[in-house]
Amino acid sequence: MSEIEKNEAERQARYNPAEIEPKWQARWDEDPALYAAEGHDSGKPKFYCLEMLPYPSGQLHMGHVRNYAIGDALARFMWMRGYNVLHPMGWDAFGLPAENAALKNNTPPREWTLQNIAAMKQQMRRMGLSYDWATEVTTCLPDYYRWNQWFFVKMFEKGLAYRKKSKVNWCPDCQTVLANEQVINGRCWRHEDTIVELRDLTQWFLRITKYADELLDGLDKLEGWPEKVRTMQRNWIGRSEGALVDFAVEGEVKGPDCAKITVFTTRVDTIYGATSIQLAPEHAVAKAFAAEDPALAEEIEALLDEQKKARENDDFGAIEKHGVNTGLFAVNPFNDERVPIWVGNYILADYGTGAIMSVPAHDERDFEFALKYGLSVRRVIAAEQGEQPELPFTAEENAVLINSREWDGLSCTEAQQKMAAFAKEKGFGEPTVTYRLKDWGVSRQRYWGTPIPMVYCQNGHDSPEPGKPSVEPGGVVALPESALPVLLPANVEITQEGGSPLGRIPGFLNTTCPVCGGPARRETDTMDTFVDSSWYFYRYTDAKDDAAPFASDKANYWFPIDQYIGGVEHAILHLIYSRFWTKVMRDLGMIRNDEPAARLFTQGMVIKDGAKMSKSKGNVVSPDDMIARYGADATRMYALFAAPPDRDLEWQEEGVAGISRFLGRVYRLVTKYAEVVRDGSSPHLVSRTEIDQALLRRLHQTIAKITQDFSGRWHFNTSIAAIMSLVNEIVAAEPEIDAGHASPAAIAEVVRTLVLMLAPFAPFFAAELWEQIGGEGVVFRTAWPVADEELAREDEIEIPVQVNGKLVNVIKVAADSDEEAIKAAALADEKVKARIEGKTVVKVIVVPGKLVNLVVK
RNA sequence: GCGGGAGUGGCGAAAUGGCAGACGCACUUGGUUUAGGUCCAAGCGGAGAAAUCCGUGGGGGUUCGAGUCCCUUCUCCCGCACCA
Repeated sequence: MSEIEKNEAERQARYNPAEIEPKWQARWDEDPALYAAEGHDSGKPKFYCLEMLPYPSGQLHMGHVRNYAIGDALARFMWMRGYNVLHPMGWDAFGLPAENAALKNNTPPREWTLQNIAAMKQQMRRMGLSYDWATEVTTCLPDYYRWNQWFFVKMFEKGLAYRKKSKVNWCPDCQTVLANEQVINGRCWRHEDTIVELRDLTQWFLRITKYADELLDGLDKLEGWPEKVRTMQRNWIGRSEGALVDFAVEGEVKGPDCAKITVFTTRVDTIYGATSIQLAPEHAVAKAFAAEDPALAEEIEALLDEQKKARENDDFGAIEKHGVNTGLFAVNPFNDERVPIWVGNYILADYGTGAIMSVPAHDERDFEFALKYGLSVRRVIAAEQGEQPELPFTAEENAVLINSREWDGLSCTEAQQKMAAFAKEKGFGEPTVTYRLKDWGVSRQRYWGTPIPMVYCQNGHDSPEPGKPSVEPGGVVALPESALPVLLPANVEITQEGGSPLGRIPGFLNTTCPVCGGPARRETDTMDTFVDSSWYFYRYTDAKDDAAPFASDKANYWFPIDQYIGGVEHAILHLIYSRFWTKVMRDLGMIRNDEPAARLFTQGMVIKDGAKMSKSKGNVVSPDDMIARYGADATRMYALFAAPPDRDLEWQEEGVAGISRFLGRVYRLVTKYAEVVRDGSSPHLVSRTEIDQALLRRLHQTIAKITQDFSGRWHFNTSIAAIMSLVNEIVAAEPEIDAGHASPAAIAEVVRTLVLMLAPFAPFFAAELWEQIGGEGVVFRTAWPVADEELAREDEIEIPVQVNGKLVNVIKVAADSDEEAIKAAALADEKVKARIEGKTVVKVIVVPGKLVNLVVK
């Protein structure tokens, strides 16, 4: 062979992802049916594999790469296992960044967003992800958001969407309202440094609280969800059973809301020990008192400031308790006792009723407060037996009431029920359940979102349907389906002015009432973008439907999602809203499932130098760079290899290089034997050589290992390690193989199966090699190999021998040796003999196939 | 404070109660090439010349046998938090 020929041969034998990957990408792009799901009648079991749809920022980051590498490996594996797989992708395309970009670059949000989508889609193709682009969903397009409007009207009709004036969270940077879920420690979820203000606005709300109990109880059944997510949702819903009790305010009544103070308590059994009332600084009664007493007003204002500051600094848990005595009294309805009314900086207006009864003897916080201000402490609960514990005594179990007149002797739990019922009977209270979960405020004073499909009829008119109330002038009228979609106007100037941008467009704002035809104004707020992502995965099942959000039979076939994969940062917002939406759709008769996803997987973060990648830390690794340097296959495979998918992953570029080297070795190996594989027409071996057996044994052990990893723990790091070990073994056997000691059929089976096993992890690579070895059809539609136990079995195994639990030697025995044979072999071993010499063997433990332990004295 | 997770080589990590450190990275030595982010071989927890001993955050326990189970304690990460 000439030098030139040799170099050419070497060049061809070398793995070159820059050549292979674009070639296959182009071929796949030409075949849109490649990753298409089949219908209900495919006769195959279905598998809905879903990764969370991204916001189209324009750039994939490593977190995306990891998320999609996991989902893609699973989808491809399930295809190879013969499932009918739905593996879609879409774009969470409405939202604030598009408006910010519009301000900055003077690009219309729509244009900016669609450009970003195109760029990211190209990146996804470049990564070789197996999405069915025919079912692509883009939430900012009318064919999607019209169904948001449709749902909104349905919810309005069901009383699940309603308007109310309320204090809402206002982010001065976003210039819009935030849902409670978007406020983190008093700050905007998008602007960590921006303190959220409270404003009084009339807003649209979705009645998620109607489903609070079902959302809570359903968590117990979501066994395929991480405990962490379930716990977070439980905390978020924050169900708390207790009672409301009215304390009459003594003396002159100063306002409509001031005749009584309603407290919420979970311990109504301790009410005889209440020695003060504590109000939140923003409580209506506190405000009324303050209105008549400037000095008091000032003190209350100071308390409120302390509270606000503490919440802003994420320090409310450690706030130093302060209070001010209003000098007024309220009356405990159980014993007619007068108790002083205080205002406390540690009482929150937005939980319960914003007022509590303070029972110092049986609540640590009240105890601390009472001690500080010299309020009296009265014990009303005693331990059932034994010594009386020191105050504050907060136990509910094995405790009984004392100093509580006719309630004395009752257990706490019993008293709680009976006393709440009594309060209700007497009309001064009732049992109640409080939730931390609030109704979902969905109005946004933004442009780039779904227009809320409501109008306000200027004139008012009678009800179109008998029995329903007439519409007052300015009243709300829902648009009929025929009037949908309400299109988001194009060419809207984005400014930093407050208020809804749509309100500044007369052509949008002014319309006619669909009922009376009179003049009307449109709602100019748009919907929270979490509406879009609450049901998008149903749309994938019927993405082109223009008569309904989706056809029920299609959704019922595919749902629930078999595996949902995404970041834990969506544990509350997206995952609670979409559970809510699912329940609403079920109650609308559209679907049968109660929950959207049977299994949820939350992958760990991708970190660099020990910290989450972020621009500010300057530790961002760009997927494009990695792909340019090492190829998409190596990049993806590293993301799966470096750590189990549920753990955080430290990105080390050297590791990607290592995977690239590994793929290079496999490439050389497979191409070297490609001809043997192509010619290896007979898969059945007549007789196996020793080397055949060794290779096939390791091969089938590897198949078993990977198959198990896919169905169980998803520890792809060990799957890939197993493939590496297999490859190492083949490389080590190369001299023997090349010396003719292996049969072509065995080589063919090993090489062919190796390529198949790499298909879920490195699809371009596998497709290329599959072609080179003459594989038929598409590699990731080829049946996944089945491990042959017989072939995988070892005939000789190594057994560690311990003496008193310490390793002494490793002996080789036939794999099918029985206990006696292993024991004899162990006792016959020279090293073992030396160790037990002069001692008595008290006990011999033989675990066949595992070890021998000799207990000696 | 409550809930969840994690502590194992220089690093990422592996180990149904059964040989701790598979696999990879980095590193060391040698070799082939030498245009090399190439390839190959050997080594790589600590102590020791070796036999051997020690070693999975600390302390106890269960067991023939514990990284793994139980108790206790410390540290780190994540979520929730005077929620009445």
